[in-house]
Amino acid sequence: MTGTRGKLLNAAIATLRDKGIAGTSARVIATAAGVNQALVFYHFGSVAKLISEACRESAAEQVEHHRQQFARAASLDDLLTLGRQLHAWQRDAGNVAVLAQVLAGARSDPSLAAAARQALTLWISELETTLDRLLRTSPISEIADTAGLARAVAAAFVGIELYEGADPDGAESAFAALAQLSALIKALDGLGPAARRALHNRLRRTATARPPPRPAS
Amino acid sequence: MTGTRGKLLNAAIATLRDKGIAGTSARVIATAAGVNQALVFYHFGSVAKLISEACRESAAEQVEHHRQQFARAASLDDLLTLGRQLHAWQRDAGNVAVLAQVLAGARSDPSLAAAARQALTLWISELETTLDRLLRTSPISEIADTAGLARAVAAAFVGIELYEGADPDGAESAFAALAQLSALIKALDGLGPAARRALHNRLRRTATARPPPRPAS
DNA sequence: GTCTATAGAGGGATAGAC
DNA sequence: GTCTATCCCTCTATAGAC
Repeated sequence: MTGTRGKLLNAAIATLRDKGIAGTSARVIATAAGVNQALVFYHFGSVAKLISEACRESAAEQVEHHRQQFARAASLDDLLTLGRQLHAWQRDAGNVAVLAQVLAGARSDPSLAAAARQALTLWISELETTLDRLLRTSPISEIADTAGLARAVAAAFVGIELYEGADPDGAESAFAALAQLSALIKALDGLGPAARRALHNRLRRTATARPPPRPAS
Repeated sequence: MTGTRGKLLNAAIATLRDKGIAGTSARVIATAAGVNQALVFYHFGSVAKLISEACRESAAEQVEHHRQQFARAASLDDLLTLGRQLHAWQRDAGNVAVLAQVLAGARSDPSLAAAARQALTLWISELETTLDRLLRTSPISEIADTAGLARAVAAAFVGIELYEGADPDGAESAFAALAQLSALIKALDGLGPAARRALHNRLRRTATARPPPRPAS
């Protein structure tokens, strides 16, 4: 944390978050870390390797840091509230914004793609575990594929963090709308037995497998 | 379309989509367009201006191209199917992946932020119009803020397109999960009057305004 | 409008002194 | 481990011939 290696990792995170993948270079990172530029290559071999390691390590650290909060979530509503807290927290500690930048850089560097995949997997598996637990008692569990759902939620979160960089107000209103929507889930869970049975029946009737869609002309 | 200007705009889109913002430069774009590098500056003044214009123009063109499909959507289920078609279509024509890259570049260049905001606004307003129309008859309309919801959906789509670049299979499963979830919406709309009334009552009870969340420690 | 040539800055990466 | 110095490349942007 305090060594040169740690300083570079921290500076890489801060630089990616603040200047984006396009503004991140060995010189910029080293300046932010207050160390010599050549040390990037001594400690990590290349800029891409430094970024990859910073991305993975930061994700591991933050997922670990929030694990208890994931475990404490007792409803989808709680999970969405946790999402909003995470969003506010990310403004400063921002691993997800970093993830978005590394994901963007993945197009020009396959090694970044691997790092982003690994970092995202940490968030996704935490989400999947939580969703599995929370959806057991919900009518949604009849149709939900939690593995895919966890990926969709994680990707959506990344998208919103990216959106935040260009339009903070818009991102805020997006989150607010999702929070409202969580009331629907809450209402579903609080449904009486009769209405629940009716919903169950409708779900059985409509939730049939559909063939994969074809591209528009 | 066929002139040098048009070739550069097309090449800028293709380069952003294939190599990302980090791999996009005047030289790379000009090579892809088959024209001289200096022409980037003659026609657009700077690389950022070329990217901005390409991003805006491509969004306008594609939103226009899909407008009829948005208008034809008769249910949220249709809208989600349209989303999957759009996703498949984007693999080749990819304005949304470009949007993600410009959004990523926004951190290092404010002019890119403005371009991304404008391009996103086109998608968002189309989505908002459609959501407004579709949600009128759904129980969801009681709690939904379509303006925020449209932004959330657009940002989520951007996130998934970005995710697609690093893990195509994961992105596919995310979409599949959302498609399953649309069955829930379908079921909600098909609910009988009694169950619908029960849901309505639960919604009125749970959908109270909550104070904004505070960051986690 | 398009080309060549080039200035000038910044980038990745390495050699070698300390 | 850290520093200076440097090589060589790519980048943006411009000047000037055609």
